[in-house]
Amino acid sequence: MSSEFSLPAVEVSLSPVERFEEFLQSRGKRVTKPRRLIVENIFAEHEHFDADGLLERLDKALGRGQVSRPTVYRTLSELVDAGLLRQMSLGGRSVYEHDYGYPQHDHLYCQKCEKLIEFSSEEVKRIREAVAKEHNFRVLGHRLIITGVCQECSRVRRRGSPLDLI
Amino acid sequence: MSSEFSLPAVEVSLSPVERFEEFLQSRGKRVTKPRRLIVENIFAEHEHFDADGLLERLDKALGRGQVSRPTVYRTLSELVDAGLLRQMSLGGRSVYEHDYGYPQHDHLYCQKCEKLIEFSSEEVKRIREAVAKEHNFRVLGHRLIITGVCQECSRVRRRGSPLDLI
DNA sequence: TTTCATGCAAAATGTTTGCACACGA
DNA sequence: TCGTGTGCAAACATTTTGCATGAAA
Repeated sequence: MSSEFSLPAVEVSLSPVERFEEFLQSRGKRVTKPRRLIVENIFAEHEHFDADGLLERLDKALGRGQVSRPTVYRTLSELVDAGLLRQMSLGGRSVYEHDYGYPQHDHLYCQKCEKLIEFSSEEVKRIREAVAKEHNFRVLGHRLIITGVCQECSRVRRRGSPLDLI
Repeated sequence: MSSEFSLPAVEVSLSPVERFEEFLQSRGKRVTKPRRLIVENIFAEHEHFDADGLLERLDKALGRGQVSRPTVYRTLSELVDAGLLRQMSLGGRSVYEHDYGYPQHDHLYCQKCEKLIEFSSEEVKRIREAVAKEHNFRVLGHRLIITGVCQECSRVRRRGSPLDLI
């Protein structure tokens, strides 16, 4: 996996929880149990997830009803504001991934198994700048998703799964 | 506007309506009034739109209740299947654009005015292939959206508009 | 002890579906 | 005629909101 497109680590001095507490304090918001539980759970593992999956994991890890659905949504949006999570729209719903401690990257999206594979390419950044300059556009970010079928799914007999939104 | 990133035209022998009728027939589906009205309306103007906006335009152009909301959704999805429209997920809803008669391209998305600016770059295709090869991924398509603020909106005093989903 | 956060229930949004009737081939 | 398409209303999935209560600071 070490190649032109692999992902280097990023050094961070604070843990995600610490970073989030800093953010909350800087905004006069409170460090509460639900918020802590959510961040801890999210950053225990580096993977993509949605609100529903997160709630499920919380229920399983802590017992049902420890954190409510609205609080999950509210906290996710705070984590995006805080720069801890990146949000993208996939198949009609929001999907989140770690931003804090991980480098900018893009995705291969398998339409069969819905897996997201990360890659990073310097070229994308160059294109971004060139195009933006061309249009006098002030760039804030970008999202590149290459859709198709991953190696594993290519081997398997195709089951009729519907094409998801990109 | 003619530059490395401008969009050349694409030659097509059939009109969108004709192309859609061909598609419908090839699937044993019927050419109905609502379907014709929808395609005609959509291809009367080259711009990005969502289901709601389309319904509104239909209501205005034809009088209320000529085409129902479910039919709009059903027909949009057929047009995507037929390759006449491209669908993308933006700000939590589906946004459509012409695919038939227009070249593959990507977008600059202004977070302030929500405008989509098209551009095309050969480099993106090259990156696509290189990354896919690297991961033994079979590419079916891609979507690149560069977010930021467009020229016009950069000039204007910023009003506090929320960041939309990308 | 004063906010702010939470949970609940309900609402809002965008999209899909079941069904009886209408209509194209 | 036959089978597909349509509109309507209702269901759905996801996300957001109003409000009374609970808990940080």
